[in-house]
Amino acid sequence: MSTQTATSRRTPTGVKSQQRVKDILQAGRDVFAEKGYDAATSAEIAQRAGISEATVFSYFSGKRELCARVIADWYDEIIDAFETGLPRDGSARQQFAFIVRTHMRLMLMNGTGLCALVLSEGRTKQHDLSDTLTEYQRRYTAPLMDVLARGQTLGHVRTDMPLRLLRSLVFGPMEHVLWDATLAKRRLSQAQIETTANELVEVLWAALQPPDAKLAALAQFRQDVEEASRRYEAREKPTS
Amino acid sequence: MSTQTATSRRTPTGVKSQQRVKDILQAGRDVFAEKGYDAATSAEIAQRAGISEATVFSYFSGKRELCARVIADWYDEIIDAFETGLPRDGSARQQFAFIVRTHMRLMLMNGTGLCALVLSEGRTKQHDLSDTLTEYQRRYTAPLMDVLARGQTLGHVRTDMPLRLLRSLVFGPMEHVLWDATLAKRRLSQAQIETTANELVEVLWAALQPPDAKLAALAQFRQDVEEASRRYEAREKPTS
Amino acid sequence: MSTQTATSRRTPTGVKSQQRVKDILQAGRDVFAEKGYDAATSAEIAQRAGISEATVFSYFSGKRELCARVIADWYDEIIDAFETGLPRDGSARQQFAFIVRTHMRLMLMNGTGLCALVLSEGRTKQHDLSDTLTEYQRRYTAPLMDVLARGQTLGHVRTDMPLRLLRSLVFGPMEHVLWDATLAKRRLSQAQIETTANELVEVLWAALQPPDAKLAALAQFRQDVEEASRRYEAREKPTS
Amino acid sequence: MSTQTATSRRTPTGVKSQQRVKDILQAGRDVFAEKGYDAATSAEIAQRAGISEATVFSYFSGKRELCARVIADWYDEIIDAFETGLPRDGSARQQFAFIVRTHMRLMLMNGTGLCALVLSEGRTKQHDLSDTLTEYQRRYTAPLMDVLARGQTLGHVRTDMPLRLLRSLVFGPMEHVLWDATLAKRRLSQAQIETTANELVEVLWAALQPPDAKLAALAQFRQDVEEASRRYEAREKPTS
DNA sequence: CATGAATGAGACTTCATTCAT
DNA sequence: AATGAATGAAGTCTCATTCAT
Repeated sequence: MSTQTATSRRTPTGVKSQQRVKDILQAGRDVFAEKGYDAATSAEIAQRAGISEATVFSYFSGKRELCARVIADWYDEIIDAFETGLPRDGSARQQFAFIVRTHMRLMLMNGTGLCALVLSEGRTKQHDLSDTLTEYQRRYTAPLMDVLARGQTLGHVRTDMPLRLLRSLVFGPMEHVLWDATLAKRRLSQAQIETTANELVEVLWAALQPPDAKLAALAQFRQDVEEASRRYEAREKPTS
Repeated sequence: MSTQTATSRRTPTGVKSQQRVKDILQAGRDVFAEKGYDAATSAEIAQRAGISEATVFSYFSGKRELCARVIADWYDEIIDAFETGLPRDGSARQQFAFIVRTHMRLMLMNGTGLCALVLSEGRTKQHDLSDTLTEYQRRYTAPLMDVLARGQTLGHVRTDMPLRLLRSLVFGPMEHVLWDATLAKRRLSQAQIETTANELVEVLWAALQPPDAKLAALAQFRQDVEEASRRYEAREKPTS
Repeated sequence: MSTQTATSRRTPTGVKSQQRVKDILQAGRDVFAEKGYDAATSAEIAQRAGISEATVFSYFSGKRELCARVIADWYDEIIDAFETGLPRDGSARQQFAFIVRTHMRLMLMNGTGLCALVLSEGRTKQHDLSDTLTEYQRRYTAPLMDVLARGQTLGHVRTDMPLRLLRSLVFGPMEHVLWDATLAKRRLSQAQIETTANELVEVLWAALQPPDAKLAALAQFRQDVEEASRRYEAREKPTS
Repeated sequence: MSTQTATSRRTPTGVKSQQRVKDILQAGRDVFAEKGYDAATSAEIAQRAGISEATVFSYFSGKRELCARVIADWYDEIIDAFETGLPRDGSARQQFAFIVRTHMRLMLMNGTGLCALVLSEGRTKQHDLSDTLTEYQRRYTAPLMDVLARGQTLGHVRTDMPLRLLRSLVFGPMEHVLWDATLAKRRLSQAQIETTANELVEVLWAALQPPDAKLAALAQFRQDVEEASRRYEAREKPTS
């Protein structure tokens, strides 16, 4: 699932090498998550991977690329989780709920630091790496976009707002909740995550629906009754 | 409104100096916004302010303090805008709308980079500066929290969710929209901002309301009709 | 008594100005003594003198010259104390005792820091200032040298060692004792100083005396007696 | 004998590296000795060692540590010379002479600047490095202190003065002589050193002895003889 | 005169990155 | 293929000193 992007002059390709790459990526993920991009040092990453600094640079052309790969891998995981686990036959709401819950779960799984890394460094910074990541970003939001788009087609999701805004409506609160947790250094328990995820699902799904879903049904009923009432009156007093 | 924190050995205090301070803060705001905290250099800030590096350090005790002041000033602006302009006599919805619109407007005014600065650097890092800024953060979210809290008391805002989550529900999408714009390097026009803000107000306010406002009325009607129906049937087929 | 050395471009010469100079010198003495040459800053000296940094430089052409003047003034004091108080009619030992005691007393008077300044900075450093101070050093050791030289002439002081070495024999222990105190941060009481000074006088004066003044005479006598004794025995018992 | 203290992030430890360490230490020793701690720059030390500044910092965590090591190594040398060469079976005077001679010799070996470095920087300042060096200082004076203490026990050294003062009595003149030479920029020849050392030994040892050991005995003898003489005369010429 | 203000020059230190072994 | 070692480039910060007002 991971994409082999630009590599260094002489990227080893042996069998063990793949393990090396994994080690480095794991170490990189840890350190970047803990310290952020700038504060992370290639020295520490190498040390945690149990190899020399020079070796890191023989597998990755630089700190930046390594970081990009770390983020990309993280995206891969989450994208994979989406594409694998999405209940294709479920209702729109079920799919939506799956996405939100999965998102929250994964975001917090690898420590909130990684989340911050993706959120901050993966965005703001000199988009040397962001270029590569744009596509990931698209694929990462795709499942939600699909659900929303299909929901709109089927009338379950409101169409009076740009899709882009609906996307922000969903991702925004999720990320905000996560940062709240990160900042406060509150370690969310599994249960808390689930609870919050469910609350988010409920409030967000409601917000996504056409402004009058149930309302429309009832309104329809009311309308029907009223019409019936009118027809009756029409027959009752044909001569008036 | 701004807080005079610890300054360097020889902080000039003359009349013209205030202009210098402003210049430096502006330059700092620009550079920090463009590059982020780490990538910003005191050299560039000095250059943009048209002064020597040493002068910067004679007005601010260091890079960190300068950044803290930049962020603090930004908070000051927005907090001031809130506290000054909030329609105290308006309805909860009007106040809510004011907050969202003001927020969006100011966020985008100083270039989207500043927004990113506050969002990223002002939060994540163990930056000692975040200490100073915690209070700002509180004051900055206070107006919204007040509106929400009062709304809950008066029954306009749902009480079945934690306030904290409602806060994320509001700030999350706003920030996400802004980042969307930042990332895409789309410069939002004034009109676009307003439009988006209005859309956000509508969808968010709806999401904040108790799950059944209008719905309740119609549901009542339907219930009445149904009851009438039942009563009729009771009379029609008394023996069954 | 103080010598007007090189001054800045425009050295004020008014009446008040002399007070200014005194203030600055006092402040300089304090700060240099407390921090040592390098750690002392012109800013702090100016602040303690209650004037602006620039003013310091209008009275002294630079940090180095100021320091030289501080040291020179200190020398002036001690030299003055010697030249004024030396008991001209006293015995060599009395004069010697006066010099040692005065030295110790003055060294510790202005805090041990000044002593360290003179001892360290006044010596080692780029002898830009040391040039000026060489003459002071000479005058400062002159009283002792005189006493020693006269002592030698009169036979009270040993002549079998270079004068230079005797000088070191006297000044060395004094300075060492002072540094011991400085290092250990032991604040010597007035009484302790006197006691130590007296001890030094005793041991040093003894060391300065001809190695065998009285001793040689006695030894000669003993030898003579013994020889006489032997001769007598030789005559008494010629057959043995 | 040298202590491996905290080193930088990546301190090379290879075989050749030890030569590098030596080079740097030598360069550091030279520069610190020439300029003193503050005036010495890492740039110059690097240059003299023929390496880049960064390399210096990869072997030593900072200027301070380097200086501490330089001084520590110097102490190691001298302490080692003491502990190795001290004639354990020699008389107190012989041991004393060895200490003085060795001291003088080593002090002047590495240029007198180093001596000044140890004397000035290694002492005065609140340099954190002085912490590490206190123990060295103790070990460095230990041999002399031992000789003095044992001398006191055996009656060869006077007990009417504090040991501390006797220590100053010995070290003081040695250091003073050295500084004299340093200041005057007189390069002492090997022969001069030996001569001066011998002179110091003689005068100091005499000063250390009980004030009247031989003298008292001789004086007593003379007194006895004189009394006998008087008694005789009294009997011989009773009528005169 | 005195000084507020500005700054040039440089110090120490850090790291990503390279290269010979 | 791996790495020990070296370093160029850069960054933050300090301070003695100058100059216009």
